[in-house]
Amino acid sequence: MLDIKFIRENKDIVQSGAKKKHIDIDIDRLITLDDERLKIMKEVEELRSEVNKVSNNIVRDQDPALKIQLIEEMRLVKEDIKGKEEKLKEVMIEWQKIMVHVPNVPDMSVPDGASDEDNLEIRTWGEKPVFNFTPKDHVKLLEDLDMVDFERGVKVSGFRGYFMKNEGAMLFFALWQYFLNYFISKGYTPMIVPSLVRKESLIGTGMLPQSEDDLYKVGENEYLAGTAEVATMGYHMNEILDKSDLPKKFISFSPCFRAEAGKHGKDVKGIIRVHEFFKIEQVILTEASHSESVSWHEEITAHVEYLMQELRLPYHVVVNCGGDLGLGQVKKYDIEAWMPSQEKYRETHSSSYFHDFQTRRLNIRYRDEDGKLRFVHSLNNTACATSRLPAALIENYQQEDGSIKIPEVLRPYMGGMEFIKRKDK
RNA sequence: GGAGGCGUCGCAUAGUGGUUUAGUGCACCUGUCUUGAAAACAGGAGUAUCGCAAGGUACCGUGAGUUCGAAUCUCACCGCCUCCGCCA
Repeated sequence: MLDIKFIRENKDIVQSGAKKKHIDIDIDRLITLDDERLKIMKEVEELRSEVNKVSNNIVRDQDPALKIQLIEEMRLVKEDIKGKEEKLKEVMIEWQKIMVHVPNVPDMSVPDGASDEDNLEIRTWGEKPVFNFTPKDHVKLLEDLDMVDFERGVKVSGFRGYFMKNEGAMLFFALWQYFLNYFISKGYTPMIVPSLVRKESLIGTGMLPQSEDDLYKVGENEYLAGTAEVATMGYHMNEILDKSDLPKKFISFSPCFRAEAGKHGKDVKGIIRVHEFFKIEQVILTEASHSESVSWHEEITAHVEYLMQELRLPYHVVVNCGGDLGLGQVKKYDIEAWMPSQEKYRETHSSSYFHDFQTRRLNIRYRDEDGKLRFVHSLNNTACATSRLPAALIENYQQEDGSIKIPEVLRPYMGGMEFIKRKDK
């Protein structure tokens, strides 16, 4: 949510920002509605003021005839108020509807473009592996080494269902533990957060109303969140934080659910695109300053790059174009790991900042040095998405004999194991 | 699943239709006094929104409603507590 005052004062910036994001929104219509809102509100408040005054007089005045007359007069004023309130309600419905769709303004440095194809590569790291044999894809690797069971996954869970098993399951646990330990050592607060969340946090993070189709709805007001960001951001909803407690750095674990509606043809095999996976997510709340946001954005991105480097996983970083930004995002980097079987980079991490777009909706504030209440700034980045990260990992680490080498840094979490090998039956 | 109770300004409490613009205590801030502090005394202090301002309006868990007037009455929802049942 943007501040309506900001929108009024920066109409052109907001309108052209929306255009850059390829979002169709009529700011002029919004401002016309807002004029109407202010006008009716003023009228209603003046009438109410009169009613309040006269009501006090009714008590004090002892003359019964006058009392009856005043009550009758107020009855009429009340009718007037009611009519105006009806009208205000109508205006507010449309006003709200447009307001929740007004996108945050993208940063100057965000490139133009319509989709992920227009994202710009800003750096690459690592040597892409060269195989002197035909590399398998992660599906074949997992199946051959009995690390996954897709057939029973579908039997039990439905389309895109899967069981991780044996070293497949162990690899997930190892990654979680390794990533978690790193972030804890950097002062992050580890949390296990709900996946089952109410509407407020989803609206607050900007997932609703536009992405309803991507979510599983499980009750009147409850949904399954697609990321731990939702509950983590909801954690401080409607709170006033101490400035001395900022920045808040969370490293949150949760199961994640994605309906993936309309994507039936994409990535049908394997664990790249699934309905249910697990994610460790970085969430930062910091004071309301653009430069703070920018420097934290670089930092949460750097953490992940460091870990990818420790895992010796080739990757590149792209800056997302306007059309590939979410409603609330000011700027986003995707970190994409090299997938040998597809001979391209695939997104494993997504790092973005929002300024106060989310916290205005969630009402998360702090008191600055002048005693003024301000909305904090929020950022988030994936730390470790299992299943995408292990999929990239095993493809890059596969050996000619069909085994998978385990990255050195993960071995302590895999009982010292060096290779995942086919079991003799 | 059933029955009952509760939700008031940071905390604790008062308030069951009209001098309540919500009282009091603790905590907080500013003075006075003091070498300094404590104590005492005096004063102040919430949030949102409209307005250049004076000031207005709204906010007693949330949302609707009754009324000239609602913290107070009605309905729905959310949350907490107690007991019973169920499960472990």
